[in-house]
Amino acid sequence: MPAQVKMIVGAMCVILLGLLHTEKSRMSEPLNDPEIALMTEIASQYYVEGETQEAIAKRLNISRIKVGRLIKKAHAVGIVDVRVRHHPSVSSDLEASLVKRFGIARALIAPDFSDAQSQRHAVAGLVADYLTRRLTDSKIVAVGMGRNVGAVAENVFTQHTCDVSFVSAIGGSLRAGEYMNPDHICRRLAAKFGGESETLYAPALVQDQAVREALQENPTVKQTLDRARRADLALVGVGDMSEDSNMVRMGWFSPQEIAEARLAGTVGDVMGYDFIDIHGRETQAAMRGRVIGLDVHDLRRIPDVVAIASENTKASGILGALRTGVVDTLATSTTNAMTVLSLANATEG
Amino acid sequence: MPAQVKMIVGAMCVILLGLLHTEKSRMSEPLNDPEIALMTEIASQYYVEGETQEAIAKRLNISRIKVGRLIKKAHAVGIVDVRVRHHPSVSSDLEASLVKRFGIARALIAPDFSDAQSQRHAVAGLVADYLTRRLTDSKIVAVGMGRNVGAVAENVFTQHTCDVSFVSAIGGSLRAGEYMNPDHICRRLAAKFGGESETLYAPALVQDQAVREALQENPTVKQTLDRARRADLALVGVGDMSEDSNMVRMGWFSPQEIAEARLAGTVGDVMGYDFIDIHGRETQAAMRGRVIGLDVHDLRRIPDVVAIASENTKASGILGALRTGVVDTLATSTTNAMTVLSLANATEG
DNA sequence: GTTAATGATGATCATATGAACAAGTAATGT
DNA sequence: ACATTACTTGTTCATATGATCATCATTAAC
Repeated sequence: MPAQVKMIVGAMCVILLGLLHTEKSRMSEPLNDPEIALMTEIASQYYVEGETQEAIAKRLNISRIKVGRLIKKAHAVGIVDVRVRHHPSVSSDLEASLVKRFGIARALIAPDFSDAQSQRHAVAGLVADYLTRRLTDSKIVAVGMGRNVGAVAENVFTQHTCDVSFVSAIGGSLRAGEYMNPDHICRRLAAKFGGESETLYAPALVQDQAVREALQENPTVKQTLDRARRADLALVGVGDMSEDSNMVRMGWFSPQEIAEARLAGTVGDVMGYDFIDIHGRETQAAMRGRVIGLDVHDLRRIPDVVAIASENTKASGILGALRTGVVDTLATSTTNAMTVLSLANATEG
Repeated sequence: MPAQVKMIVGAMCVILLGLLHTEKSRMSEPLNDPEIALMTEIASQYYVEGETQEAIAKRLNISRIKVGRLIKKAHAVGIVDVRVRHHPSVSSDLEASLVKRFGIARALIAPDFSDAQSQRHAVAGLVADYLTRRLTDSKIVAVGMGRNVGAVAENVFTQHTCDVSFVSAIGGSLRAGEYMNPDHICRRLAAKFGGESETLYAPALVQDQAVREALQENPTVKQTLDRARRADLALVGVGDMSEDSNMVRMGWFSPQEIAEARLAGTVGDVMGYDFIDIHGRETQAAMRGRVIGLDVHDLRRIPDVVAIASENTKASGILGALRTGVVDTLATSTTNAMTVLSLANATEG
């Protein structure tokens, strides 16, 4: 191993330690059984029976304020789940159009929201439900990065635990933080579904191709990547080329570079880095050969690639992603779905 | 057909019309798409984002009170679900004891509640979850009557619809009302799970054995009963012999008769009518041969009979039911489970 | 033992929310 | 056309609830 690469790998270790360090912040608390029972009883009376906190407090001989606090805690530990789902009988024809037009396996379409955050949760909720009924023991799920993928874990509501492996499909980035880094998403998913998670111990982006090759030969990295390649299902985000895109927030691109890429015909990215134009063709990009993670070629061999895109800036990116042929399941909003369909007609050929 | 039986069957028709009549009260409202979208958006912002109703109202330019009403309506139509579930790591050893002691397939144990209503919901919630992960397309579920079975439908939270047939396993009773009659329970279950429901067009209890035989030969009745006999899973309640038991409320027994039956060693009933003593043996009862529905013999051939009993007056009834050998899955409370285990030791032999 | 620190508890108050009522509006029957 | 009914919308007010702060207990550190 050349000395230069050695040094760089040394630097990587510091980054990895940084990543590992953030883990401990979300430890599971001890929580004794009687308190759980109390919270369950209170929550049940409050939410299911519709009792007032005061009445519950009186019955159980505790202060009203304590009842309120226990209800709050019940939320925090997951005893109480409030879920907003979408009335059936919505947007099923739109889903059928997308399936037919792009030859994908299925589409999950959430209703429109005026608020971006709500929109993300709505789309993520659909994906979470899809996972709930799709996952069974010993399946492997490859997990990408980004806000949209991260939101999926927050919207999982199932009691049925099964033994699924969630494997990071791309390395980490300090800028992404707990919410968007694939290893943290994996951990949250595993906590909800009951399986195990596997971190890809590598940075998402490295300096040059030499470092990438060195890392890919590393047994730890190689093993996780190979595991991810054998996944039954992959969760990937679709990125856009706006000035506040994920790429810019990650520090991987300056706003100027994004603008240049956009002018050169790039409309979006898949999994956080595979750049594509509106016809689904890969475009040249400064990150080429420097990313540690699954590429389009790997994704194509995964039986069910779920592409998630909630923001309405992403219509052209979604179209490009669909045309690459890697997407099996598309999860997005009603507006995006309609825009993509009309865009597709406009840019035919 | 003898003239006497004919007359009685004529009377039945009036009863059936009465049963049918109650159906229309719970019609599904029309609900236009934009309102659904609005409710979904509002509910999402309120519950998922934690926004205040006032803030949402301001953003969407509608009155605060309207936001409140739409949230309420979102609850009513099922866009918002609040579920209280039980923290994992509770009562699993108790379940194992029951399985081992009585040779049943599994037990579902809910934590204790001081309030009977909450207790029922907790137990029903476990059964609902069990159904959610057990039911698949083209399965048949035989459905009994009673509050405990009825509460199951209220606690189903799933988006995944599948094609299940819910078949009434016993006739109806006017006194039972919408909540407890098997056909209504079937309909509610089918609405939640997405399958179809089938009513047993007969009263639960008839005057004498002759009428019963006449009805059982009726093709409509026979077909439904045969369908129920082929069920993959059955939901049955376990009744107790207290003075305000289901039997009394149904008007099938006077409190005196119940007291006599109790003195004679009857500890409970299965499915609303098969009377048993604490050793699981059938006891003589005034209803013998007059009930239209599956009997213990039929239940024994159903692969998964789920017995549901939440009230803590039912411990001895549960023990009797377990000892009949028809139960495959027992759903009850922690206290009941413990009582049943100690009772079993006390009445061994 | 003393002291700081952390966490739990309860009182007070501002705010969020739902219920009851009133006014307006559309649909329906006469 | 008019009255009637059913239904929706907004106002007012009582109540339910969460935030803030002070107090108290418990633990940890010295």
